[in-house]
Amino acid sequence: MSNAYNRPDQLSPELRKRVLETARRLGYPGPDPVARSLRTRKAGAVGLLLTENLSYAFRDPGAVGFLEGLALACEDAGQGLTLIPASPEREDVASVHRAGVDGFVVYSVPEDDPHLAAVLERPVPVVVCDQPRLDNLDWVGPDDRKAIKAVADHLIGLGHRRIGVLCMRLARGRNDGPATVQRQANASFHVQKARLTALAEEFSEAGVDWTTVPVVERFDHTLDSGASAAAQALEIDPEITALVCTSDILALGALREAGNRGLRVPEDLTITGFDGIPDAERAGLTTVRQPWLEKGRAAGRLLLETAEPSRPRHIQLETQLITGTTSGPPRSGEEFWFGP
Amino acid sequence: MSNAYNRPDQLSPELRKRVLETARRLGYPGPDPVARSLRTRKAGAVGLLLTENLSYAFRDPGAVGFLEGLALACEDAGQGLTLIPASPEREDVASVHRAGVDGFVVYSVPEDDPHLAAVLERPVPVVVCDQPRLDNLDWVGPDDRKAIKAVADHLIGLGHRRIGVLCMRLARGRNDGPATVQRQANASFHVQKARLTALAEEFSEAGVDWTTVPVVERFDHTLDSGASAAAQALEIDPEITALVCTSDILALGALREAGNRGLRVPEDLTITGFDGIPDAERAGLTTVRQPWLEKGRAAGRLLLETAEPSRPRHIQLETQLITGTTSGPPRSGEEFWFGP
DNA sequence: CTCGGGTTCTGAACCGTTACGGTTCCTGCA
DNA sequence: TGCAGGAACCGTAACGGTTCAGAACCCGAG
Repeated sequence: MSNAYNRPDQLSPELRKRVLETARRLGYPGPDPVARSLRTRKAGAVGLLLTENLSYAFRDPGAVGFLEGLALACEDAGQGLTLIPASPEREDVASVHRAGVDGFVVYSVPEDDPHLAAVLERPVPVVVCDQPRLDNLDWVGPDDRKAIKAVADHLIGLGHRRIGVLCMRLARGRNDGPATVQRQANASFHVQKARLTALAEEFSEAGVDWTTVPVVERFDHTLDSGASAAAQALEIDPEITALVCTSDILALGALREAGNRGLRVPEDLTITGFDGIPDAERAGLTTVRQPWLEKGRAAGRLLLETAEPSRPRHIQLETQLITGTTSGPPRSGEEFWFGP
Repeated sequence: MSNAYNRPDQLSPELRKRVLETARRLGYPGPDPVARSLRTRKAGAVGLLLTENLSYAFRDPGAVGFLEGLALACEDAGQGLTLIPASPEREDVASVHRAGVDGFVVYSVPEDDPHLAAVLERPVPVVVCDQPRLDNLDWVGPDDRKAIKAVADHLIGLGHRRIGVLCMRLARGRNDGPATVQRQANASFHVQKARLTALAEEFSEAGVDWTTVPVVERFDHTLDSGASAAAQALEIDPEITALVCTSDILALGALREAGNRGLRVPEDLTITGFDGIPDAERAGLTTVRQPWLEKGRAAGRLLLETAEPSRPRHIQLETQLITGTTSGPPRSGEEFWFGP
């Protein structure tokens, strides 16, 4: 029976035809995929666990690029891609347990998320992405520290010493406002944390007291959030000459807010982003481009290529500082304080 | 055993603790999801079959919105969402057979796609979306004919009688160029076909000989495609006063091309789109807005709500003509021919 | 002491497939 | 005619969980 469907070479065409014929007559719908999976121990699909908020994954252009890359890798291998329902409110870890998949890609999930713990309990390979490396797990990501340091060096080189920072959510709890140094240090979203600490290091080295730098956090990742965060940062310290944003979306929002306030960019205010999404490049934003599609593709390939579980593999992606038209030297009034 | 994990109330806490303890000691990773699925006849996931080209689904803002809505519906129901790998080149119908899912959402798949046939063979519920209604299948979609007729009426009302049309691929084979009336009639992508035939009807009624209307087809769905298609249409008939595009992406490309040629929109050339993607609204494009997210959500809900298989359900979505700044009366030279 | 009723626990059947080994049958060759 | 060898076919045992029937046990009432 099984052979008739799956191994036509194992039996005569005549018998095969007869089997299929009667099968159809009996209303047999073909081999059951689940039973097959049980027997062969292959589900034929990869699970994707992603950030708490599912909508984020589809609204953020970077995340969509990642998803596309991952989907392409799966398609190439003839594997399905299953989005695991992991809503943040009801901590429905069961969904992870129920998922019939051969492995997981975990994308930008906070370290303390119970779903992540549930994934790690499953006896299947796991690749983490845009997260801290975990013991014995394959990893894909950019060098966030190095990338944001390129931005910092660029700004420091231009002469900026008084800056503000706009960042995305740092922990699962909502906090729309300034983030204390304490909160920065305890951030559970690794990417944001890495970018902030690297910024702090670099500007501290350049003589800036990081505790005086306003770091404004936003829970939602939208243009509006960026705009209001920019307003808040400028309110806290109107002397700011540069706004460093940890994402392009926030930066584009900040750009809009600057426009509304009649601030010229970059003459009055320098604004930088991070991610390299199409809209940012179109707006001429100074930002860091990262290969989103490649990131997804790499994660998928890593998971699908059979690995020796002994040595976890790390794929570090190249990033590139794009110097746009939104960064320039600080306005002259400020420059005076640091100039000759 | 099963009870220990799934029905804590069915056995004493003491025994339960003991069972879990020894299970852990033996390295038992918890109930196997596939075996559970086999027994319970529930996979806990929904399959999504979409247009040949997977990248399209992630690059088209409308499709991403649809995907988001569908994913949200699945998440609400605690169901996974599995993207079926259906690459167009290798006709890998096996992927449909192998997918462990409780049902399928089929989105904008050409009628003659073998994957669609394979889905219909599976004994699970199916919802089709942005496709022709199929016998006994739930259906979700806008009223494409009515929606595009609103555009046509708008243009006819403004006085346009000499138009060009830009459309997406009509069939699986590549054809970058004018589409004959024959090809329009045989189109296997339902949405495109519906829009074209409705346009033809409406303009014919207004006295336009449809066979003289240049309809330019593009295989890829990008701004560049839109631009080059616009160029081609204007070359075929330079007297055109309006370009009707069956998608916003094409329209935005046409807008760019018009700019490059020094044509003022709408004074020299009217351009309309279809879909209502954010970029289009930002550009002030005259277009038809359709509720992408709701479409996905409706499809998901339809599939997940248990239906009586006797009566297929149809959900028709509302669309809305958005009159932007890219449509106006035809340029006066032309108007002369139809004016008083 | 026995019986009935309720709770806790055990064991076996079943879900539908694939892998594998065994059996039959046929062909070719000595 | 006998036999080896291979192709074609068939039967059966897992795979790992859920479910359900019934065994075992406990307790209080008659």
